[in-house]
Amino acid sequence: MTVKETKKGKTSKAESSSDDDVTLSRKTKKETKKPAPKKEDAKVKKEKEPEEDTMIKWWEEGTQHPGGQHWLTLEHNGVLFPPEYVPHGLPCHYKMEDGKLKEIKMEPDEEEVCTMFAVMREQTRPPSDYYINPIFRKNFFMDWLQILNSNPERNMKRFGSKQHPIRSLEKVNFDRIWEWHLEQKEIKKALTKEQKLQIKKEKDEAEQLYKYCIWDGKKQPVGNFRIEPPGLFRGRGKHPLMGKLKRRVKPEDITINIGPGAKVPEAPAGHKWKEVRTDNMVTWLANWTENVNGQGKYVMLAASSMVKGKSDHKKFENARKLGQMIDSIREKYREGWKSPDVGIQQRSVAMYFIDFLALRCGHEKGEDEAETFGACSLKCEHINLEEERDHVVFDFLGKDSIRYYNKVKVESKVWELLRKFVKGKTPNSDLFDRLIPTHLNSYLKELMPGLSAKVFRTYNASWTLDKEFFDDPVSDSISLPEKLVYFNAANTKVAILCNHQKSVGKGFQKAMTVLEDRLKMLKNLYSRLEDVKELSKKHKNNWQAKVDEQWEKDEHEQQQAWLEQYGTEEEKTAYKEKRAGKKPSKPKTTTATTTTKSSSSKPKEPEKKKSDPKPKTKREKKQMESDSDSDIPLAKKKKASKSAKGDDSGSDVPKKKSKKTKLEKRKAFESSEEDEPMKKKSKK
DNA sequence: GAGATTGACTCAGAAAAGTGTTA
DNA sequence: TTAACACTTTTCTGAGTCAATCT
Repeated sequence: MTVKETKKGKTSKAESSSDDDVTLSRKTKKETKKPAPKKEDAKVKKEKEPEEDTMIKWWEEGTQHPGGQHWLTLEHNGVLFPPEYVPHGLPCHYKMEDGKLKEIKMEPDEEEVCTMFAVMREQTRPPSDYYINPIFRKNFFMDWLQILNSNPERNMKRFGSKQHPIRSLEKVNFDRIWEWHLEQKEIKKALTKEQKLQIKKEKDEAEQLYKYCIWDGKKQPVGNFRIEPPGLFRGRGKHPLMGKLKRRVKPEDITINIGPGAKVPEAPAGHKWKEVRTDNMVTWLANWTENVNGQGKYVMLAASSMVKGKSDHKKFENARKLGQMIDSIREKYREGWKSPDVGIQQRSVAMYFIDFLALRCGHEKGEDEAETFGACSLKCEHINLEEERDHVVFDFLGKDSIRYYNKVKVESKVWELLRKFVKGKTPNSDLFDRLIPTHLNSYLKELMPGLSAKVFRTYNASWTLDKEFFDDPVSDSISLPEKLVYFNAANTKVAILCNHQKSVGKGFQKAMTVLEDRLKMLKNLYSRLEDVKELSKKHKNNWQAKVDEQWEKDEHEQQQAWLEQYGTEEEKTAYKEKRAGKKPSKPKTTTATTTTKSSSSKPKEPEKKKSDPKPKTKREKKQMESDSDSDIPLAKKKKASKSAKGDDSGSDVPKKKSKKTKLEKRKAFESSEEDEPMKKKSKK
């Protein structure tokens, strides 16, 4: 089998993102969109401008520069810096030895870093549960503390001691800053449409200068021309450096790469670039070294640019070439299993994994990186041969600390070799102790020029998608949504092969609860309607009265049960009073919708009497109905945090409220979601 | 029935984390 | 063999959009 033939010629955006099936699906969605509405038109128009410039048929041109040079002329306007920090001037509070809360005013440098952390309070769920993550907290605090103690004289003046009074993160209360953050969000949210448009317009205008460059005389879109703003490093998985301060990048950190004779972009007033160079052997326009991992960051062209298109094109051509040779390559690694050389055996089994399971190559990782693995770096503990013969269970963390768990049937010889490789080794030993990625890639180059481990992934992802389309061709007669379903199904196969996963969103659990509740409620309603049906059959003459009576009885029983378990005294009284003068409600199917909306299968709360203080807004009303730390709207959270202010523990870590709130009642009713680890779901 | 509100969904861009080559 | 460098791959995040629902 070969990589899809249609890939010849213009590489579509979808294809150009390698084995990235996500991009592939996005492309389809775009293509299958209905005739664009007004706003879409504007969007299309907006995008058209650069597209015209990039619609050069570079794949038909032989514009390859000699000696691996990427360009001959290059002009650009440099990079866009994030705005300077604007201090809010709010203090934090610190629980002193005597238990009293001391207000700590901060200098802008201290406040900026403090605020980075303080505003993360709501991010207490996977995958962004940084705020409560001990590693994150420790790293943040170490870096913050360094700033707090960076100026002993300043501290002496302010606190009468060279050392800053803040010594422990657990004793710091960030409530004021958190409230300010919520207010800012509300203010932003409350902006009118016009104001929002104006802000966007101004932003676009400021960016215009940096969006394009002139590459060999052609206008090309630049990708990440914005310099990454300072923040706390959000390492994934168990990254040991998560929470560390990512410093503000200054012009003095940046190297500009520009064509000979081109106008060098001016550094911001009062600053200068680290270096200005002309290097056409690389494609980046600017670079700097990020302080947390010490890695280089590059400003490069956008994915839609000519140079990236060419690169993608080359990649898929490579995969296609592999498709033509795959049989002989597979034969070679199978022969390798029989080699007397353990090194060759290991290499051949690793190749089998890379090909058969689409595993990544797996380079060695440093101590300051999250422990993740790939084919070459697998440890003995990552495979389990205890299962039935020829079956292997893989269980390890791959790129981005995404778990790879797979029980597969492998070829007998592979199973035997694996048993041999693990024999006498500790669980933490390298499975392939005689193999390093460089050697593997060198060998692959011998088999086919341009072949490396990752080409297998591109090839197999393409092949899988191709096979899906080939085995079950899409019918012309099906509708557009059906075509989308068809495509997504094929795409899912690729996602599974490549172990592409996405953590569930914040609202997933809540949405599921709502759906489950709705289902429960509908089932309950259905069963009651069945009863009514029976009743009406039984009492043919006075069925209406009987049905009313039965319905009222059911409603009352359910209401009573709910009040008994969760209701307050006021609610019980209100219900009693209401019932005293109430007529039986009729069984109406619309009741279902109303109850559903309140996202509960439980009986409705007693209706508010006319004299009851009515919530003015929907938000207020909702707040009365439910009050969840995780899903409450911001305004409610603000109130929640205000109430938490009285907590003299000093710590700002969200805690369960002492008073039993409706949320807790509801949580008691539903299953708790906080303690349950968030499951990952397949991307599609 | 109109306007407001809400929440789900989509998408693009940001940025982290890989791979592979070279000195 | 290793580290640096350059580039790709992949996930996360926030803004915008739209439809359902509420007032």
